[in-house]
Amino acid sequence: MPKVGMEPVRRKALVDATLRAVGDRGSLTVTMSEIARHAGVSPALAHHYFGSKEQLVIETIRSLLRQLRADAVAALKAATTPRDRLSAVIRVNFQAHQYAPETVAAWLAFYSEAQRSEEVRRLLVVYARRLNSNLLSSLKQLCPAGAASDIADGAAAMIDGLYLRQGLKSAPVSIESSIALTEGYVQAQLAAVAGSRTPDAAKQPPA
Amino acid sequence: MPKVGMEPVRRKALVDATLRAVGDRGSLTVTMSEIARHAGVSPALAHHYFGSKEQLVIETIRSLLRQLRADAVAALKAATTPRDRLSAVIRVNFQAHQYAPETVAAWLAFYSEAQRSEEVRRLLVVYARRLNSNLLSSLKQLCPAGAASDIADGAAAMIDGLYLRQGLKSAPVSIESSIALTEGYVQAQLAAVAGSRTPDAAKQPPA
DNA sequence: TTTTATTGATTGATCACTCAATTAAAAATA
DNA sequence: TATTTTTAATTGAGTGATCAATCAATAAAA
Repeated sequence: MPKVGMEPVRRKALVDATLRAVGDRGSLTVTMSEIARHAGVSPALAHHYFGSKEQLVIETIRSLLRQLRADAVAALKAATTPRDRLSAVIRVNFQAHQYAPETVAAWLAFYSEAQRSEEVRRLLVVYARRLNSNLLSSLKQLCPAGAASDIADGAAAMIDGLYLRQGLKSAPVSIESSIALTEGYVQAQLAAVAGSRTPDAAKQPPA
Repeated sequence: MPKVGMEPVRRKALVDATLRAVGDRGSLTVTMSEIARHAGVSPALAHHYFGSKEQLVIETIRSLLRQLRADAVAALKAATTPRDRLSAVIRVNFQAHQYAPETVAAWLAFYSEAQRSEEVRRLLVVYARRLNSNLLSSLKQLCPAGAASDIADGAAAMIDGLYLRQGLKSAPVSIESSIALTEGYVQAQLAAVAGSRTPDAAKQPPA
């Protein structure tokens, strides 16, 4: 059975299996055996390629982050105006595969793990900073820097909060509603800032 | 050593110890031994009074919820106008002991646990509903019901999101900033609603 | 004498992780 | 080409540690 060049295939399968398993159980208490079963290999092989469960989890988070970044880059490329880019950043976070219950559950578990693992915390901080930074770079072209910073903080918090509530599966806020709420926030904040200076500067969000 | 009437004392000590221990470790992987040590009793006694770790955790969440409700009731009693009550609801969630790093870490862990334990999920849903309901009852007196519902959803999400980010300890948003961001949100939303109907209805948030 | 509080010692289960052994492909050698 | 050697992939069968949960025993208050 040993076919050469299996390493990248197995690594990917195991990372995907980890995301699925953690998403299903909704917690990092999944066992290596369970993950390995999802990936169709023995637990020993998972250890062979990743050394430890913690490393496997970290690679899984890295993979999620890569995916999210790729999506963001693609979405930003399609947008032209700052206002469009702002909406694109918001939309990306609520894209179907990011907002799927298992993905949300996995994120939740990772946040909890961040309290114990410094490396996991670092990765989540990277995510948080990137979200802020993406929002901020567009906002700074739409309003003064001070206001832009506040609006970015608020929007980022709202996005994360909508994720959290999605994880509870009780207050079913749809993808569209989540986007609408976040858009409504930035829109009203921009209008408020513009209103206090040049009262006609408020623009409509792109349909 | 056996003094009669210890049960309520021990129960409280163990619940408090659980919150502290979970907050410290930032996860429910704390052992019963650790919790018991925090409470100054043997692990066996914790099992004696609570039967299982899960029950102890559930009682701990209930206790957090009771505390939060009591704070909310007290804050609402002091407020007179709907606008004041709205601000009071917001402020309560960021009160010092609710927003302390260990408390935030504990909430995080509970959210993660909600994916596995139906009972924990139910309790967190109670919290989420109560927050929405508290916001909504004030908002409905300040704007039309439809808008009020959206604003309540948005504010609740923002509050939860600010908690989440507090848990990462990297984007240190102070209590005051968190309150200001949430107030800024409801204020701008109310202004937007009012502006589209009676342009002078927007009010300042209470200082 | 009964009841309540309390614990040390133990048990049984669960896991992450290790390791020696196996298989077959690839590379080197004859 | 045929044969041997090396290397990569893979796993079954452990090992040791950790923990929740149990229970019988003890101590003192009622």
